Amino acid sequence: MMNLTIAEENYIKSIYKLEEEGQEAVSTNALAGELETKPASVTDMAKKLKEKKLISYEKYQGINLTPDGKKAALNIIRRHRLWECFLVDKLSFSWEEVHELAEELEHVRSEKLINRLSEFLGNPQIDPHGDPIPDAQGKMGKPRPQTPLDKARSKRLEVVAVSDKSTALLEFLNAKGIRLGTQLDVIERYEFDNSIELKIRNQPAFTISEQVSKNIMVKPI
Amino acid sequence: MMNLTIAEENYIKSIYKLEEEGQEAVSTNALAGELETKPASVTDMAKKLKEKKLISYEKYQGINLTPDGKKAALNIIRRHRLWECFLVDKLSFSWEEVHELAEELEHVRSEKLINRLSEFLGNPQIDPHGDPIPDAQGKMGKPRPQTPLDKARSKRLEVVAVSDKSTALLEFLNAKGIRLGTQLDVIERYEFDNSIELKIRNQPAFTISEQVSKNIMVKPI
DNA sequence: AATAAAGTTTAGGTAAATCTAAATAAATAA
DNA sequence: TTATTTATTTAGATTTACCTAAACTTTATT
Ligand SMILES: [Mn+2]
Ligand SMILES: [Mn+2]
Ligand SMILES: [Mn+2]
Ligand SMILES: [Mn+2]
Repeated sequence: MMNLTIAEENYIKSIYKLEEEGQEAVSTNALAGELETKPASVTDMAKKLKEKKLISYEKYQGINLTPDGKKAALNIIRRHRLWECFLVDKLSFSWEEVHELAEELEHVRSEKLINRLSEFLGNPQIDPHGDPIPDAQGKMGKPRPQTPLDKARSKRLEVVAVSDKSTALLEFLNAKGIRLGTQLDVIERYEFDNSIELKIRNQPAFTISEQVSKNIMVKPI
Repeated sequence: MMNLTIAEENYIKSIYKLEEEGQEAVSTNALAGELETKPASVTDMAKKLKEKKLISYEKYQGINLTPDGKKAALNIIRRHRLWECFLVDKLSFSWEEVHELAEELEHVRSEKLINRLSEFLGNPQIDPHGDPIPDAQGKMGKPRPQTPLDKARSKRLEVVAVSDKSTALLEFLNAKGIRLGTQLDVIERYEFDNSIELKIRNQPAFTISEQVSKNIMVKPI
């Protein structure tokens, strides 16, 4: 597996993400959106990554990671998530601050560094957003049982992850007192706009929109 | 002070280093040597850095940092040295392994990150090679009194820094048991090749070449 | 001072990663 | 099933950071 440029790593990671989100084949437009770049640039890069055998790609047919590509992706994700853990656990950053920094740190490529970092952190299994961290061999623990809050059936729930890492969402959740491990009572679901009224112990109830609730991953308790 | 590219940061840092080493004006060739690039590339970059007012430069006259350039350099050096401390103090790397990694990590630009890192490390004043770490304002503690071993006159000396950070030298010093704080007795200086015979407590004496001794910085004890 | 050597710059290119605008293909709607 | 809209690709540029080879300055040596 040869060395990738920073741009190539970012593409690989985004392709992985979009495949995870369900896209059979990742479209040029979707990838351009994810990477905040232009479709024409994506086409250029697709040719290069195909050349390097990290993706399969045929004109107009979309993109998929090859096994090598997937391995590369998991490695980058491991680095990203371990740095996020470091920033939160050791440097007291809060969860909405770390994604951008990890976006840079993830590109420092050193097996030894990342394995030492993992050990230093106590080999964490999930990152500050509840996402699982692949191990040194690229194995990622099955995502624990989790449902988006807007689809969850039970009344008592625990927050296990957030699927959107934008500062905007995470700061909103901070303001509402929602973080990993928070226990929620569903008071009411409003059919009209799919908003949900929630209650956290010792706090007044509040209502969140569907846009928010579909990004909060929960498990029943 | 606008944002610099990684290449620009590396140039600025190397110019600073060569100025420190005594070059009145840093020559194109010297800089090319330091950066392992070609003189023609240095000329190109010199024009760009002059444009950005980080260096003063006139054709054929060599390069000097402006006050802004110096400030930028000290900031990069701060990041570099703090990361080296982190790698050695927290991740148990040894001093010959950290320079290259810090060469990458130093380019993650975030005031907050670096200040938190410094705090996490207990605001260290010197890095694993004995070099002083500039503070958040770019102030660097006066280098403690130190002389290259080849010029030192006392018989009993303590190692306070190494001026060459190559793996080759640092591994050699590891092999001889020389590290920061090591106390040395000068047994003999051989005029013929300027080699020096040394003794460390509880170890057999050994001889080092001038090439080595001029890179070991010491103070009398 | 004239010549040779060393150091530096310019000219002209390449490769990566972008972009805009135009062309083409695929999907959708009339 | 044509026509329209949307998605994608190509063509042609741009910027950054390099390079080699040739030209030009500066410096050292006869
Ligand atoms: Mn990234
Ligand atoms: Mn994360
Ligand atoms: Mn560097
Ligand atoms: Mn150092």
